[in-house]
Amino acid sequence: MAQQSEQLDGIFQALADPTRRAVLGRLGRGPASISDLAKPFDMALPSFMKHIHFLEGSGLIQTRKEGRVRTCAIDKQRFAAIETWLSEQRALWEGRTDRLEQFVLKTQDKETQK
Amino acid sequence: MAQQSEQLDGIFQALADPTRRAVLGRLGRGPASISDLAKPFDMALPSFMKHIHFLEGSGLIQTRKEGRVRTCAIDKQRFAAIETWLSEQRALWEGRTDRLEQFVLKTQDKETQK
DNA sequence: ATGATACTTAGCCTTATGGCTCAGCAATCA
DNA sequence: TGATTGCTGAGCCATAAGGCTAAGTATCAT
Repeated sequence: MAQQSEQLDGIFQALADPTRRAVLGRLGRGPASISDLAKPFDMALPSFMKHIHFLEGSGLIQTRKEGRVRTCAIDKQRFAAIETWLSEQRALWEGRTDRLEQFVLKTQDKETQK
Repeated sequence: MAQQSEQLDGIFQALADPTRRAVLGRLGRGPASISDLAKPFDMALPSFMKHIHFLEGSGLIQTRKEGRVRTCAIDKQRFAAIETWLSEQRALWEGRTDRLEQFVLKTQDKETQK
């Protein structure tokens, strides 16, 4: 449970950056090398590498070096953790009145007063 | 598109913190005041407030002040953005060989050499 | 054997994050 | 009216994030 939470920390943090999401988008179409992945981004390679390391640390991708080329690929299993969390969250909503809070928030026309 | 990306930045960043995920878990069971929400956490109120503001900024919750009490509630719609992104990501995987990358990564027993 | 390629390491810089305290301020309660 | 409750604002602090450059190492090609 606790370790699951830390895992989610890393996963969501990894997803919170547009560069990293774009990398995942590219890897969704198949494995690629670091330099191939880096090409679309106007960023120094070491900066880009930090994103790769972050993604690998979160478990969302795996990498493997062969010769001088490091190949990256998505680890689909890790995405299941996101789905699980979302399901748990949604499970809470269901079987609940569900009219109340929309009412609570909408009646006073968005007047989020100080 | 671009603004969607920034929206996702905020949403995922908001989810990347255990306190904030716990707050969402609590709010999943229904609206609550700031001080009720803060009770379980061993944290000064202003610190806790930052999390609430972050959540509100991301759109995952909405708040409304009545008298001296501010009530918070989940905005379920925002969660759809996460599902959408996940679906898009999964759409990329599907209709693809799908054996290749697992092979690429698993053959060399995890020897992620330097 | 040289040179180019593909990372990798180290370190610097700026901004953001997540915690704190101390001091308000407005709404209720006694 | 005075005290308590429930936030709110300002500002400090330490660490992490995300960018950079410069220099290094290991392959691979010639």
